[in-house]
Amino acid sequence: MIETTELLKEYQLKATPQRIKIVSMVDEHGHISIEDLYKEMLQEFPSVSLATIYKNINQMIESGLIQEVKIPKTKSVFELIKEPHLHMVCDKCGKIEDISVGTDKVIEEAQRLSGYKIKESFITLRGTCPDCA
Amino acid sequence: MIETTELLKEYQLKATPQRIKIVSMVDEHGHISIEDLYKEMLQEFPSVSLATIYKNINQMIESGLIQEVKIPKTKSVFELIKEPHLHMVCDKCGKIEDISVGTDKVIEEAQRLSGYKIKESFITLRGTCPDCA
DNA sequence: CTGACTGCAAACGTTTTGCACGGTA
DNA sequence: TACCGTGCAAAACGTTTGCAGTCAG
Repeated sequence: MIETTELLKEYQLKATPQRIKIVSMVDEHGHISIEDLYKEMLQEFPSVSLATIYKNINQMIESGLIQEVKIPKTKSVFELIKEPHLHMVCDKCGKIEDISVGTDKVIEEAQRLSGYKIKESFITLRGTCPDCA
Repeated sequence: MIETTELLKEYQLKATPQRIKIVSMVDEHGHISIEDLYKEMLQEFPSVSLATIYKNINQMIESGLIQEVKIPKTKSVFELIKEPHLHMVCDKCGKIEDISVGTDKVIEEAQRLSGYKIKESFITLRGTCPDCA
């Protein structure tokens, strides 16, 4: 709770109750869609507006606190920006997990083949999770 | 240059002039957005409708002829489905290139760490292309 | 010839905007 | 207190749908 408030301040965002709730929900869920954010938010703030959610999400993206994750064939979700990681998506239950895997070899190879100077990588893997297998 | 008419028939799609144009534009551009597709299409078919483009793109996706590529911070583009490959996006000029890089090591490692049975991978790398460097 | 495709217009869902009020620093 | 953020309503988008006329097979 105090942690979330600090986090918002670090990113120069006023710590309003709505923002605190948004950030802690993104943190707790790991990945969350606008729709789910709104639904869950309504329980605590029955008159919260979707406009407020969109405005805040966009501000948080601009400040570099969160980012949008675009996943093939599904709606976008948002996550806190942290260490680089990959996304694993379960094709049965739809759950999304982060994992850390070394990708240097692939990136070096891509750099060599393409001549690009690579700065960022976005990797999503789709398959079946252990629970659904 | 591909045999667009043949390709459409292979995927059980009637070869209308509009569809032929759509497929050849996707092929020529490699990656193209709905908006660009529509703009360029208007030159040859001044009364083409956006609805026609959407309907056809969706049908082509269902038939497995093309797929949507979602790229962070930009609008989606569409491409013909072919060999697995990665996408390189230039952060200066925005151009998108395909490259083939072995990703087995990363996928194996991800599989081992997560316990997922991985079926597909989507990789986008962002950096500066040789022309813009 | 017949079902599928096109273009138009309307409907829809999602995201953004403008404004008056209310709350944070 | 001075802003900035919120909620509401309306507007702006992007995409989908229904329908009547047209065309590919």
